[in-house]
Amino acid sequence: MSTIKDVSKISGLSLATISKYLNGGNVRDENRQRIDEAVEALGYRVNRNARSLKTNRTLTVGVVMPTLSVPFFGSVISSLDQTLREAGYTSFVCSYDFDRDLELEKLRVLCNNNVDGIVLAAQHVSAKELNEIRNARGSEMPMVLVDRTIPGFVCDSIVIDNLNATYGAVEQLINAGHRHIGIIVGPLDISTANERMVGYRRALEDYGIQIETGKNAKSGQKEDLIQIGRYDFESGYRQFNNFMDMETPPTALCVTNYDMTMGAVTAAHERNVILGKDIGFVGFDAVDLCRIVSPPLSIVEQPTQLMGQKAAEILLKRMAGETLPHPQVIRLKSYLHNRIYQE
Amino acid sequence: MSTIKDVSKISGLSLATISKYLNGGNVRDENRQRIDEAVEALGYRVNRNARSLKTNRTLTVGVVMPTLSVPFFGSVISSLDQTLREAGYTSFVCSYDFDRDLELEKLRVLCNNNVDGIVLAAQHVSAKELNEIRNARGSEMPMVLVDRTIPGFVCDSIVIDNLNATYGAVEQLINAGHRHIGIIVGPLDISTANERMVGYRRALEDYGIQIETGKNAKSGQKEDLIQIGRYDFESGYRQFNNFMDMETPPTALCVTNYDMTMGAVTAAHERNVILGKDIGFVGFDAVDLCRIVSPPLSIVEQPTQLMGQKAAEILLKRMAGETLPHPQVIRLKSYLHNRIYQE
DNA sequence: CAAAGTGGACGAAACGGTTCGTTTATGGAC
DNA sequence: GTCCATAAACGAACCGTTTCGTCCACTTTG
Repeated sequence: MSTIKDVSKISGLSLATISKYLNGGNVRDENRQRIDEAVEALGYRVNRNARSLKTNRTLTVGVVMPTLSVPFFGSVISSLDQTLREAGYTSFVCSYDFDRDLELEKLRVLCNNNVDGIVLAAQHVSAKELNEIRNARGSEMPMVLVDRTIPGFVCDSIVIDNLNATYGAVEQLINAGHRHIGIIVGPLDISTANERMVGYRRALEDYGIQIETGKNAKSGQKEDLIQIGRYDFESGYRQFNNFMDMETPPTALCVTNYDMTMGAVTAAHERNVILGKDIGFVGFDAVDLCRIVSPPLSIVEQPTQLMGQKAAEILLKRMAGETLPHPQVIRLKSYLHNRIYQE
Repeated sequence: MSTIKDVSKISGLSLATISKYLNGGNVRDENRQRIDEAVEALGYRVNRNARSLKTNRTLTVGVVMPTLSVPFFGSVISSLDQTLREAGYTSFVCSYDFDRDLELEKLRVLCNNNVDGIVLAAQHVSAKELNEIRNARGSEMPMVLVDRTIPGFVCDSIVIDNLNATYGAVEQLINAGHRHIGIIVGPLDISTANERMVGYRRALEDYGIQIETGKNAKSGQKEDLIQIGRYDFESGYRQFNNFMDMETPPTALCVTNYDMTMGAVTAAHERNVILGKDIGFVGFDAVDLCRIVSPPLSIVEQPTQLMGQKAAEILLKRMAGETLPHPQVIRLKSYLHNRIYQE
């Protein structure tokens, strides 16, 4: 592999001059040509490790996500990457597959690999650990949280107005006449899950509806109209069935992420429950899905593109050294595709 | 940020000794303790750039995919990452979003960032360009193609037996009595699309069925029973409608990837065509989906996990310097979920 | 007890760039 | 032709590691 020294030898110019030119500096026309020729002849490419060692910059950002198998994150990543790329940065993506240890490991590895910034959809990691990671290098590593935040961790974040998202969804169900409404939320240690639950609660409160508890017809044990799943397909599937097995099942249901919506829709299908007709329904994220099933479903759509873009923009500012008043929290609005069932 | 020199100063040992210990070498018990203490006290972490500069290794592999928004690739990546991680490597994922320029750029950036190996699902890039990229550094960069191959590019590859996948799918439709069978394939410059088309052709041949051409009822122009889409939702949606608008529409349909299957299912739904009943149908990849719709769909499932794992295994061997007889091509079998419609 | 053998510690030279401070070349003004 | 201002080229130090060859201290052996 040829180095800048080879270029120097062939062109007859000093290292410093070559380096300067390669980094956008001015050289005489004649020399520019000689360098270009030498670079071409050798197939020279700068060694980014060497450069980074000296400059402490890599023009690289790390993106850490809980999974790469759902369109939601794929879409966020796509726009994130685009915005960063336009500014000259490359993004490297890792998934921690919902695993706690992996989440920490990926973050550490990224820091060690000297990325210039990190975008993180956090789940298990604690504020303490994050602070540690953020300050592992001398200076504070620029970091932006997306979608999910960590309580106590002060950091720029781009999130959805989850509270109002479920508030709106539940409100719609109430307006359609429902009074006995169930919700399937995610693990409450994930900020989005918690906020979505609060939105549900508040809507019922505001409309003076008590959150009732039902009783499981099979097991006989009391069960809440708030069911906690794990944000995966099986949770949606199982909890939907739980609801239907209650003594007095809810007349409407709100399901609060992509996979669980898929699971609930599947379960409904298998039980011959027609969503939107036999039972009121609002799902999350599965925008494609709601075109497929009949009648079409009401769905909360999150502005994934915007999320990625905003995250990138803030991160770019931080990496450029701008000192914004610290915790920049951007709360984006979701959009409720409201489809009312009619015979 | 503290360096190995600081550790040396505090512990009173030489750089060489510290480095040796940190890389698994033997030191006296007493010294091991002193180093551990110093490392702990300083919060020292090795600088991977410096290390890589010296060793020419990064323990890192680059993964380049056409998109991160479909479960198929997400699943491949997940198992890929796991296998690599167990061997001490970290994987960084990029998507080129189906874009030609981006595909090249991502590959180049990865090479420049000195990854130790590359896993690529290739689309637009040519054999010539790939060879150039692979040899841009002194030695040949270990590389494994997954899912898609490039004609003329000699390289280890993990692919699906696409030909037999569609062959089997079409065969099933024939056995169910269909003789007028359509197929929606992807862009023919993608190897999988081409192979899947050939499988379709061969099945018809083997059963002595001529590939007929229909005529579009609206436009009046002749149209083939082989429709070429772009592997996206809209293609599936549009081409399905094209088929239905033909003078004599096919009585059965094979749709050859995830997004197009989603599109076709959606279109069918909107036209009130019941797949499996009104028209024979085999889709691809959308395993979740086939549980949701009614009647359940026949679907070709690809062994994504195995694909990722095999790719990782071969890449690991290459990175370890093993010289296998060159083009290792592993062709995995897909699985046909065969669901026959009955009243 | 001397010689040989052994395991660990050490110095110093890389790896491939960037950059600071300095020297050299260019060219315009007088 | 001399002087000075400015622009470009240069040398050398440095970034944080690894590693090779050498050296030292301690055991073992005859």
